[in-house]
Amino acid sequence: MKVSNFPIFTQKDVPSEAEITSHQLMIKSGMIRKLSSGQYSWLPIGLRVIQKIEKIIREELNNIGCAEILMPSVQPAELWKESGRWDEYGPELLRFKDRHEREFCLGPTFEEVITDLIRKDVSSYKQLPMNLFQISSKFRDEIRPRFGVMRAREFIMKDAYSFHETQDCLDNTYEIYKSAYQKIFKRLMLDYTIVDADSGNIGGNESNEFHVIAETGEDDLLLDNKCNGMNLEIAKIKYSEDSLESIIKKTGLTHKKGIEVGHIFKLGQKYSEKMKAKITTKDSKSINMFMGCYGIGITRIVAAAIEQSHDSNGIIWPKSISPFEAVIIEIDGHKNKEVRSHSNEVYSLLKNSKKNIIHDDRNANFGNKMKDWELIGIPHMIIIGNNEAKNKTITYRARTENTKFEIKVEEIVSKLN
RNA sequence: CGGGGUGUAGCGCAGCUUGGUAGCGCGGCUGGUUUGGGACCAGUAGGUCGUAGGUUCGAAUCCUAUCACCCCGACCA
Repeated sequence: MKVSNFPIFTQKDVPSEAEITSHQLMIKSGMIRKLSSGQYSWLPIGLRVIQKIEKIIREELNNIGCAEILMPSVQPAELWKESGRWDEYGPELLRFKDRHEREFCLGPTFEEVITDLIRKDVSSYKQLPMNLFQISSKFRDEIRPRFGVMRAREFIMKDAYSFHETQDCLDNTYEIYKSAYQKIFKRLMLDYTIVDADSGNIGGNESNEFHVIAETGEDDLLLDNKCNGMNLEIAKIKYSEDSLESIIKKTGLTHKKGIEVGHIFKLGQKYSEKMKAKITTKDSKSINMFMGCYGIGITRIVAAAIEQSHDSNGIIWPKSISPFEAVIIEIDGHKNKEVRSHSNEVYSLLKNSKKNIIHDDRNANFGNKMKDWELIGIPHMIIIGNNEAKNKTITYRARTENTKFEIKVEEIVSKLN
């Protein structure tokens, strides 16, 4: 990619409404723009980060035998009335009517739709277990959207669902997802912790949350010295205390703030009972399927990763989700033919080595370009000016270090690995 | 929904108390000199002051209503 064809939208000042670092940096670095409260457009740089995260999630879910599907966000009220959640879910469910006065909602989660899908096509234990996931926009009419994409009214979530003949099978699968999630968050290079959680609105009997520990997190966690623990709701019940302070006093657990980026649930038969999702077992009995569901907040991960990794110059992307692996910053390339052709050669070389590269071919000051790419947070910077063009070298600088050094062109590829 | 706050150029803000020609910085555009860490000079465009009503000879400024946005809380992934 060249900046001439891949617009970047960095800006110096940031709207005063952006309070937390990740929100400010996402606006400054040109990842997002606000449409209205809790709703954001994703610009090229931001969308690439989302796509990197999605790729990792897809790979790890495919690895555990989970197949991708896509379901409609507009969902008929009948399904939600069948599950009982049309009334239970409350005002957070964004509802509307079509021209025929039929009631619909925009899906905040997809248990109803997928249960309906599966009950129509699955009728035998031989078809189970079955694992399906989708990546799509979810809608929640939040009381108070805040912190940019951290708590948005429209956001991208991965939701997976599993279907089983027995509780045992669900239990096994739940553990498989749990370890797949650990692989995913490790590859995303997030500093996370797993806690016991309340299953809330989704329902079921066992659940775990995956949190990125961050000051700006909205959730209260209680952790032991091995970082195992639970969220506040569970702790209140478990220790029969009603305040954070009294629980800390009673248990000696450490209080941390967390950003919830993943949540897995054992739903059991909650939905299959209400929605009559039945299969026939080996001995010809008709039973309700056992279900699990597994979510990851993709757009929230973007913000959480920034909260966790930045400095005064901007974002520092983990290599695995950086929008580009490296940036070629050319100096004076629009005027100096040698510089332009040398940077084009380096660009082709890296492209042929399957590297994701952005080539900054703008007519702009060196300082401007450096500031932009430090703000955007690309891990590797390759500087090409008159000297490098003459010597057939490049000057390398890592995002996290202040020193630059000149290296031969042949050394670049290994430098980036 | 309760409490607090803000709406003036793309962004950051001043002007409002005490009504009388709508300003500053950054950014944009044109021309030129620059380009190895957010350059400089000259010129230029851009605002029905959130919206509607009222008071007044006259409203960004005073009054009323309304909308949007932000923060704290309740709630929630």
